[in-house]
Amino acid sequence: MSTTNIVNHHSLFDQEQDHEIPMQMGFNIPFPPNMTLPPLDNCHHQSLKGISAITPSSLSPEAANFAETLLATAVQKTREFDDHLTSSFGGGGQLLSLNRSKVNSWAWGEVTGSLIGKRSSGGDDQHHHHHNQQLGVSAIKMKKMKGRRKVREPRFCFKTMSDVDVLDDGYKWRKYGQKVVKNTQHPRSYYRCTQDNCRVKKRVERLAEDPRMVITTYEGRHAHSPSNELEESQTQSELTNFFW
DNA sequence: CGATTTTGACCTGCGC
DNA sequence: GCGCAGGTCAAAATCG
Repeated sequence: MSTTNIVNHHSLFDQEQDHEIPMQMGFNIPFPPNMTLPPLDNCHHQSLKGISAITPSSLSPEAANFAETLLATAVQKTREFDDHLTSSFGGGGQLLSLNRSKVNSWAWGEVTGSLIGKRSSGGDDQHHHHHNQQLGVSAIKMKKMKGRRKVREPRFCFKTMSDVDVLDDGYKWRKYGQKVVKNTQHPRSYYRCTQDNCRVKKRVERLAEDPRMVITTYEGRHAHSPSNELEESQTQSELTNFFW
């Protein structure tokens, strides 16, 4: 059975006083047919230390789209979960976002998932695909801090074998920077969601060890639906609508 | 002509 | 404090 690991650079912590609280957060994501996930694979790219990645084994656009959708969904679910947490613990307006922070001093949450064979319970036949597999994502561990609380926007990264750098995930992005990173031949590109008031960012780069692999990192959560649904291909549309 | 990309400057954190 | 590395800004260039 395949397993995959999505990495969730989740909300944080508190440097001084934090205690770890095991949390449960589960959700299932329809799994496209003809696509399998390879064994858990850790990403050792230096700039992504401590981050695991999901690695679709297929090179198909469907797989790439799925990967993006999966991650986006994970981000959303995680955020919802976090929001719930926040209100539950009476955080009030104590949350703030940090654009810059020392990555290493943060405690990353983790979301792990496993493939579970499961037949889609009929009914939903608007999809010509029959999602007979689902990716179950559950068991999140995170650290909660007491007192002043800082929360970093949820971040996810994954790598995909793809010829195109920017995978179409249904959202519109505007490039705002490009940087050559040390020890790599391929530059890293920075994108921001074009939607007003949406601060979601996305980083795309190629893995130095294997240029065929594209590493996509999302940061933040969209507070809106994909804006270009009308232009999406049918497959994407179906996938997207299913998720959102 | 508005939207997006390009690209060097600028900013900030971190290690020495 | 200094310099490096990564992230962002923004003016100019380019695109559609």
